[in-house]
Amino acid sequence: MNMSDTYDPAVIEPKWQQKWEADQLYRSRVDWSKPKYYALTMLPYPSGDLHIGHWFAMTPSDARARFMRMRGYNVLFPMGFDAFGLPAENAAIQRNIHPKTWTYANIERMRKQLRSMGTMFDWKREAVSCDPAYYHWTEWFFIQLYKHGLAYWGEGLVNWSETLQTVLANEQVIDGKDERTGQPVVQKMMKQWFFAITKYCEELLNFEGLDWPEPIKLMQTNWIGRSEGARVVFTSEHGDPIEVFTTRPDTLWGATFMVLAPEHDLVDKLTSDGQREIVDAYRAQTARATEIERLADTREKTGVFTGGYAINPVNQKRIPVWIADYVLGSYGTGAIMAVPAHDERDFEFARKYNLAIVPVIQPDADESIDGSAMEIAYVGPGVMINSDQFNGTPVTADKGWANPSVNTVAEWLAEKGIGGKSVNYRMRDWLISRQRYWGAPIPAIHCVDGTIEMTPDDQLPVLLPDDVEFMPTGQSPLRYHEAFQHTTDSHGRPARRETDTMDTFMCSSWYQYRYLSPQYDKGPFDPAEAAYWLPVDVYTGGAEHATMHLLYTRFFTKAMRDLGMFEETQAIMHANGRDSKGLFDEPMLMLHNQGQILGAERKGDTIVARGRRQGNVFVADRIEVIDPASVDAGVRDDSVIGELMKRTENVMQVDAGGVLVTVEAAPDAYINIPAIDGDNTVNQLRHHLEIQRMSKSKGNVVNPDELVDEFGADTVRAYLMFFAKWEQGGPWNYGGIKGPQRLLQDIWEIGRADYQPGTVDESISRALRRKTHQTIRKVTQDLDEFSFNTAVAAIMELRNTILAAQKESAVSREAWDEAVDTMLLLMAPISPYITEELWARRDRPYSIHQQAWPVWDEDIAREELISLVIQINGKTRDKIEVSAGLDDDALGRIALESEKIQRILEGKAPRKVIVARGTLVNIVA
RNA sequence: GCCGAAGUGGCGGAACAGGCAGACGCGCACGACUCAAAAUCGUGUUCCGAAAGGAGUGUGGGUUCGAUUCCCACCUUCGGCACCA
Repeated sequence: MNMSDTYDPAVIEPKWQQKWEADQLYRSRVDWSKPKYYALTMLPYPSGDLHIGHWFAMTPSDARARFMRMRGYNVLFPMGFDAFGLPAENAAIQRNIHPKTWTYANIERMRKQLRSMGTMFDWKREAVSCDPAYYHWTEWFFIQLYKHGLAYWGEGLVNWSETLQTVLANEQVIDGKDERTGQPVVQKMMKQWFFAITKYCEELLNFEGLDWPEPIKLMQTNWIGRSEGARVVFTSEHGDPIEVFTTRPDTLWGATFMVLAPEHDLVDKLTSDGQREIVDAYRAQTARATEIERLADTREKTGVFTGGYAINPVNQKRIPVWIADYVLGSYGTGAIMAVPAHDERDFEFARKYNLAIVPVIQPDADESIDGSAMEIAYVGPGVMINSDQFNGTPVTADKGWANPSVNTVAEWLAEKGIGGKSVNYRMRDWLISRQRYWGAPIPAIHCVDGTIEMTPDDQLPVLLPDDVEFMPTGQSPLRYHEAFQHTTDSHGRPARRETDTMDTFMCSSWYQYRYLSPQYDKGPFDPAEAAYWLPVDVYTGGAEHATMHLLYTRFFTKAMRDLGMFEETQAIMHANGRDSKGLFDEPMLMLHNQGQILGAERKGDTIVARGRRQGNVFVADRIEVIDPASVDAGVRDDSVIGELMKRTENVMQVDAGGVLVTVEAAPDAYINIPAIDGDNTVNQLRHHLEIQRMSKSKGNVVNPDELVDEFGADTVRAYLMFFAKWEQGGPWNYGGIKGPQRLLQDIWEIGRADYQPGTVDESISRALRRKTHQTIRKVTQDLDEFSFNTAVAAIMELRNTILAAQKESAVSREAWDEAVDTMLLLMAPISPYITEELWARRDRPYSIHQQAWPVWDEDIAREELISLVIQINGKTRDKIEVSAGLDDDALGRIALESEKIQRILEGKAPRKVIVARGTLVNIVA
């Protein structure tokens, strides 16, 4: 053996990283002679540092991509940055760094960290969404969508801060207040840009051909929220039509009042003079309603009578019209018919305001219900009553038109010309306007006459100006950047450029296409690349993007298809003999979600605080950290003892034996933490951490760089794949890393061992070969289905077998070499550096990552002996080694001959003997 | 409240076309090596029991020769939605 022979990842990892880079080992090039595989993992936001969660998401995805490559696919596995967004702007305001500087510095740092991971990313295909070369096409897409009626300028509700005079993102609003200033936030209507994603509702509900997790499909289905029902046109006393949507047209005869959303257009006209004052007051109050009020659990329904009436078109009854904020202006028509007898919300409202309740469905024909005596609305099945010619029509529990009563009435409404079948969706159009600087500019121009024009293609991209100044108010600097706003329209008239920028979900809706050709300047992507690589074969990422990103990107692809953006791509596919049918309906064919790594639970320090009680707080002038075992927690007159649960500056919550006590450290308090030398401060006291998401503010982020320094990337990768089920994730714990660390250590020793066979025993050689081939089968199947933890476990088993064989020296050289080479090949996707190093040391051809994946031989993998399990009444009583492949009769005979079994049976004849799977006999006694 | 996922040793987790529960690993215990420690190696490790044996996959019931796996009811945790007419 040569050179330094201890396993030193700090030496071999950079060495191979450089060699692979120099050899362009991971360049993916179009090659029509090979099958392609586009593996994609969600791109990160460049927040500054990669945390362990990124590693958990990316390294198993990388292992799977490497595995596919060894199986003969031409694999594309790109990486980039979702680089626009709010944190960059916050950094600008708080630390006076330009968002661009901040973002690119972070990207630079993260690139280095990503490289240390040992991933097969093709860096020539890196895309950064805040590069003008990228957002040029984001803008171009916007114009295309606009031209085809899929983007429009309309009214939308925003979070508006009166104090800051700016719009806030949902995540900046906590409990109805601005997270930074604590000032209240109101809902306000503003002109905004939207994408008409709702035009695709129906198609987005169809998941045919998608290998996606069921829960994700279900979440999207619920999010879209399709409901079948009917439109019905009521008429106001003035003769104005008031259209409503209802899922229960069969309850029309029970509509005893109507409710409009406070912002409904007809409210003014309907309101009588006598009611005007309270209606106006109610509308003003609703407009002021903050998130806090809208989300309060105890919300009781409120509303006021307009003084106006409407006519129910099915029975000409005159019914009062109310307004109430439980009716949403943004869903359906913003107006409902209220059927208190059969709708819980209407029932609650009717009881509160003493409105009539008329039942029109009863559970069965004989059992009548009395409206005035009802205690809850009846929403179950039954038959229609009080409904003229429809009396007796059965009502089932089915939803929508599948319910005969709903279907019959809806069809009748259409015949009568007062309504008809209708479908409504919960999902709204996608609001993409952001009143922010750090985003892709919306390339619209507002003309003096109020019309809107798009920036001509040859003037794209509309560049974000660099010379901007950030006001502490949070208002977008584009709003007061004269040079940016000032432009001319197509008639040469002065015009104003749109200052809103696009939602960053827009950038990530099409990044999978930009990766194909990030430098391409004739379009968003190069059709020659797209024809080969599209669509994405597997997409991996967090399930938290189930309803936003994953719906948006599906919409985007469908819109691109309908706008003809794939036509050239399709032509090239055909020229290369590839059938393009259905390839542009969905962006990603297969989806796999990994779970989240959560912060580990941590005990807080146990402290003794001495001082005195002042009102509700305990003021301490002396705080010491002590051993929890040494004292009893509790509260005394002059001291509080317990675990530190929470701390904000010098105010602490202490769990004093089940009672939470607020302890405030006096300004000059003496702090003593024995574990930390020198003078101590309150800031050094450790508080309790729950198991929860990692975040910088909670102080529970695990930095992978330190782990890599200590163990090497290979071990960290193997551990991340081994430590939890990938789909599930879990609380981070670093103790178990010893297992994979020993595995790599053993692989190192085995890989460079100079094996000398002693007396070769054929059956022992065969046993090793059997294990080798069984492991190939197991690891292949596991990696195929993303079961990384069991794949690593199988390799550990093979390692155990090899170590045992090495000790005995009884296996042939051929069997040894096959086992060792196989182990390295199987391990290569998981730990790429160490396997490459050992492969080279064993004089195998470079590179291990370009070798063919091993194939198992069923004959070699087959067991020669099996352990026959013998049960009596389902209870295992004996196990016997028998040769494999015996028929059921023989197995049954062997089982009955067993001494143990005979003893238990005591000569009694078994009632029945069942042989299962050739490995188990159950005797029914 | 509604929808979804999941409950298995001290811990992470294996095994589900119904067929040996606890693979693999961590930890722990004992032993070897060492002046000692770390590392390493060996043995053991679901619980009760000295053993024979018994109990055991969140709880209670059911189907079955046989249930962690299927069915019913309930409890707990996590995720999503939450006046959607």
